[in-house]
Amino acid sequence: MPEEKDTINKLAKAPIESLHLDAITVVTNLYRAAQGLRNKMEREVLAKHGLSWTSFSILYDLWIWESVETKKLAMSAGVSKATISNITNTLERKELCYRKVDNRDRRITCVVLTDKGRKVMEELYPQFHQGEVEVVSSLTVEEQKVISGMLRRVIRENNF
Amino acid sequence: MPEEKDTINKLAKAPIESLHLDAITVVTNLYRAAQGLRNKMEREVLAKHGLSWTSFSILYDLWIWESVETKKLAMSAGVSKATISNITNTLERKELCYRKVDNRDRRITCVVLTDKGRKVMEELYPQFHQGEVEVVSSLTVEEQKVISGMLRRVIRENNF
DNA sequence: TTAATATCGTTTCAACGCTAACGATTATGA
DNA sequence: TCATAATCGTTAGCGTTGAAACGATATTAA
Repeated sequence: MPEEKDTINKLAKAPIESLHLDAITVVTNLYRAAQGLRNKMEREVLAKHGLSWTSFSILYDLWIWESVETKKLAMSAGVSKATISNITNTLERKELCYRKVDNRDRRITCVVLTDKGRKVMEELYPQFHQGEVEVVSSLTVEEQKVISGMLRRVIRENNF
Repeated sequence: MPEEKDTINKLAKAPIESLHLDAITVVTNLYRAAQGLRNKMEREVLAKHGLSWTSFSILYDLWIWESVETKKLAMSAGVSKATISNITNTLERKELCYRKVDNRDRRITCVVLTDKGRKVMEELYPQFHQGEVEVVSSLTVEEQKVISGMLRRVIRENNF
């Protein structure tokens, strides 16, 4: 990313009172770290099963909760329900999950993990976790607690 | 996201020595914050011009550097060169930038901002910056410096 | 010089991801 | 009851995304 100083010059013509350079730096580094994290995981762990980050996060939810409504999957993954519908189709094609219509409210569709899906998770999760550890290994455990606390506040305050 | 305790139960059958719960929390919160950040910006600022986060980050680079090689755009945005090629097509269609083949090395293509593209940036950047400020407003400036420092170390250590 | 190699950007193809529109189902209220 | 509204998941249409294959250009080595 360019230097903040360059941005200041460009803003001569833009109607802005003042630049909050620290906010810019947080946002820039936050997104870059997350992007790198996702790319690393997809390349080093998930690619061998042709799974995207979002696909994996859905499988993870199903692994933990057994059966999850489409809408809750969307909220958990932070994507639209249309995306969940598409990804569920892909995962169904791979026989990693299946749909199940709710009997009480037939508008609701639940997604359920198959045995094959469970096996994939039991193979993949330890490797995924190893990647998580590696990514944050430059931070002490104490620092990890601090950064998690701050991120959690950002998430909460913005309803993310 | 589910509780860490649930994950521990699931891992009974998985060959893993120990769970680093703090690492899990960092990664989970990091990605969720970034995801929420992107969604918020695309919805509240970029949608009115039909721009994605990546499109905007490319326009930003062009705004600062006037002319940038395709490869450098890919590295800066953290996406593949194929993606840059596609997005450049879209931006060209909107007349926000144009391609320019390098004379010295005709394999290299530079992308250049148009006047129209510059006007869009001068309108959009202040609003984007306002969003940045809002997103991190729950952190003090001192905390912003701390979290940026930690994120920067993560980025550096992983070559993100 | 010429052949082999490397680098660059684009294309191809499949999947991801959004908004908006839609059909089906349920809830509400006159 | 029956019409209206609200909610759910899917579909349509378009742009984004990456791996791999490709063509064009430049570099290297013999």
